[in-house]
Parts: sequence; C-alpha cells; structure tokens
Amino acid sequence: MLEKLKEAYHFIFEDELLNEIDRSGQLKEFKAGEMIIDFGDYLKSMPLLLDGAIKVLREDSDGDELLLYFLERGDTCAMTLSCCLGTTKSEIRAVAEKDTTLIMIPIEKMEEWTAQYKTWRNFVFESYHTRLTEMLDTIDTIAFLNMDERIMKYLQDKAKINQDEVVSSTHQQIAYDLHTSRVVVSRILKKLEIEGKIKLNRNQIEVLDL
Amino acid sequence: MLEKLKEAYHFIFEDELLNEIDRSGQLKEFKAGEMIIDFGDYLKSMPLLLDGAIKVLREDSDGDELLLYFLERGDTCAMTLSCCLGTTKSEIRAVAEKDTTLIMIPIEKMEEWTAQYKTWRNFVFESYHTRLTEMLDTIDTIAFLNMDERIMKYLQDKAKINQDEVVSSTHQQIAYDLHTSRVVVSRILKKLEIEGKIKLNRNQIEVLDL
DNA sequence: ATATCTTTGTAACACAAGTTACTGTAGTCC
DNA sequence: GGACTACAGTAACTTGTGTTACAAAGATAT
Repeated sequence: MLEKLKEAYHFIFEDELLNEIDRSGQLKEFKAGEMIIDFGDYLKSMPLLLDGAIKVLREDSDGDELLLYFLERGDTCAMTLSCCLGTTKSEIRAVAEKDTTLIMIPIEKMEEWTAQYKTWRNFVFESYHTRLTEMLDTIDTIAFLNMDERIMKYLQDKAKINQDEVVSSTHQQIAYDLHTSRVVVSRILKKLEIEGKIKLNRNQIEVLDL
Repeated sequence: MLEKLKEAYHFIFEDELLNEIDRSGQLKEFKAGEMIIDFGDYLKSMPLLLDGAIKVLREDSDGDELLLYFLERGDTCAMTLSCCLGTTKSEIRAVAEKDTTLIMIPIEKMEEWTAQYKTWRNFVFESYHTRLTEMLDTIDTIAFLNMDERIMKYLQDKAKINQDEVVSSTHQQIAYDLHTSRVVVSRILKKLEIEGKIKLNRNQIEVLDL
C-alpha cells in the first residue's frame, strides 16, 4: 500500500505524513459499478483516491439522478470531507466508474493532521477549491448548454476519464446520468453521428471529436 | 468596527482572534446594487460579511447571468476564499443585495491564522461546507424544478434575505437572475397571482405563500 | 432454431419555455 | 398638458425537450 500511496501522493505530502497515512488508513477496493457511498450514509472516514475513477451523483426527491462530476487519482471527495467534519449525512452518491482502489482515513486523524501538517492543510483547501470549481462547471453545463452540447461534453469527459475514445454505455445509462429520457439520447446521438462527431455501435459510442 | 465584529462573530472566534481581525482588516461599505467583485478580478483579500447581504452570480461566455446564492451575516465567500489561496481570477460576480458592510482580510493573514487558530480553521471549513451545500441546492433547483417553482423559490429566498414579504424587483431583473426572458417571468407571475401565491404591483411583488 | 430480453431507431404527439410583436399604463421630464 | 421612458400584459408562434407507442436488430438462453 505504501508504494501505491507514494506513487500517487509523494509530490504533495512529506514522507512523515505518508507514513502516518499508511499506518492509519485502510485500503479498500471496488469493482466498476459498485456503490461506494449512498445518500444518507453517515461517514466515519474520508477517501483518498489511489487508482481508478469515481462518479459522483445527486438525486432529487423523486429518485431522479444527475451526474455531478468524476474524481480521478489524487482527488478526494470534498463533499465527504465536509460531511466528515459536520458528521452529517451524505448528500451525494459515489459509484466506482472503473475498478478503483482508495484509502479510507479515520476522521480523528483529519483534525490532527490539519493542525500539524501544512501540506495536508493545503491539500484539503486545494480539494475544496477544485470541487467548487467543478460544481460551477456542472452548473454552467446544465444552465447554459442545450442537450446536444451536454451529451457531447459527457461523452468527451467519459472518454477522458477512461482514457478510451470508445465509451461503453447504453443510451439508457446516459439518460440517467444527464437526467433526461432514453428516446432523447438516442435521437441526439443519431444526430451527432450524422454530423460526424461520433460513431454508434451497440453498447458503444466512439468519440471522434475529442 | 470592533463592536460590529464582536456582535457578528463573538460566538465563533476568541477575543484574541477578534482583535487580530480588527487590527488587520479593512472596513468597506457598499450601497445596494454596487458591485463588490467582478469576473476575472484578482483578489488580494478575503471578505467577512458584517451586515447586509450579497448576491453571487455566474456568467457564461455570451454574458448571460445566473444567480448562484445569497450571502448573509456571518458568511464569507468561499469562492473568494479559494481564489485567494490559488491567486487565481474570480469565477463569480458579487453584488450588494442591500447596503452592506464587510471586513477585508489580507490573504497573508489567512495562512497564519489557519495554522494558529482552531476556530479559524473550523470557520473556513464550515464556510466551504455551507457553500458546497448551497451549490448543490442551486443545482437541484435548475436541474429538477420547472420555471414556476424556480420563480416561487426565488421570491421566497429574496423575501427572506430582505426580511420583507414585498420583493422590489422588476420582471426584467428576475429574468436576468434566473437566466430566462422577461415575457416568461411576466406570464408565470400572472399565473402565480391567479393561484393566490403572490400579489403583483408595479416594481413590487408581495409574497403571500412564504 | 425458437423464444426471450435488451438495446436501438423512429414517428407522432404534448408541453414548457423562449421569441416577436404590439398595446396599455404608470411615472418623469420639459 | 404633451412627449418620453420604463414597466407590465398578452397573443401568436417557434423550438427544444419529454412522452407514448411500436418495430427492428442484436444478444442470450433453452
């Protein structure tokens, strides 16, 4: 574990802190599609992403979902982070986008390290900043873009996260993430294919315009 | 200034820190409608809200605006906060919603106090948490509500912020904040009036259903 | 190979929201 | 008072998106 940890975080944390994380943290692995955190979960530890990718979702009162953003290596979930501090329930759902390994850090350590390590403080602030920026981006997307643009952006983001220009999703899955209907997704994907921006196959969409 | 500061913050900061803020901070006053921060501004100090209210907006590439949230006494602008740390440009615009007084704190102090005062750290984390939650609420609003509900929520929020059930805005101003058109706002306001939820007058809307 | 299920394509329609255009009305300035 | 401006009301139309319904194509199981 220490190896992987160093690989991902040695640029920002000093050895002493890395060793502390190694001692207190618990390694967890999730298969693609597994749920990591659900709405209303009480969180007693904070995740540090070592490898893989996580999809973060929001749900409304009718059970409709909406994709907020993806997390990659080196990220932490700032929502979780602030839930930990407030010991409030999770406002979001986190699902493994691909096979994912992460380290769970007990909340008690958070407070301790925040006081003790400047690098940790900076990391936490940096994470909050990144997440706020990401949320702004999400707001821009749903407020200012039409469905064509949102779908195209979704495909590009997903291709980037998975480092594969072929996105393996059904139209229904995309509809869930974007909070729209399957028919709308099919219709627009077909239009994007005619425009030459993507290539459609069963369960697969090749993104030509990255 | 120290008086006002104590009035608003003595519950969360110790006297020593309050005195520090008093020494380093600079008092600023803004009239309702004045712009406090604009897109692209570089920020060298961080605002603490003493009195009044602030409206925080987002803008897209075409210059279209969208209201993100309101700030009240005891709040700070977490976006500003993270801009300060990253010395990046402001992603948002802040406008005084009513006459507002705030204290500007130089960024150098931020780092210092974060290391030194636990209450300050908690305040900063708390602020980030509140802001993230507020952003989630904004996302819910634009993603899951229709225009009728959004306008009603807007009026209720605005009435609450101004502690006045009479909202003094033109239909055009509401349209800007919600990123829609004046005609749509007029049409829906009329409908809400017929439903008995509001009462319309020139430049004024009385919110009956708070 | 037949039956079944999942995924995709498409047509026809419904509806919310945005657009254009015009009118009326309340204030302001001369 | 008359001219002007800002604000509000409303009608008629367009457009984007969501809905319902059904058919076809590919995958999977028996």
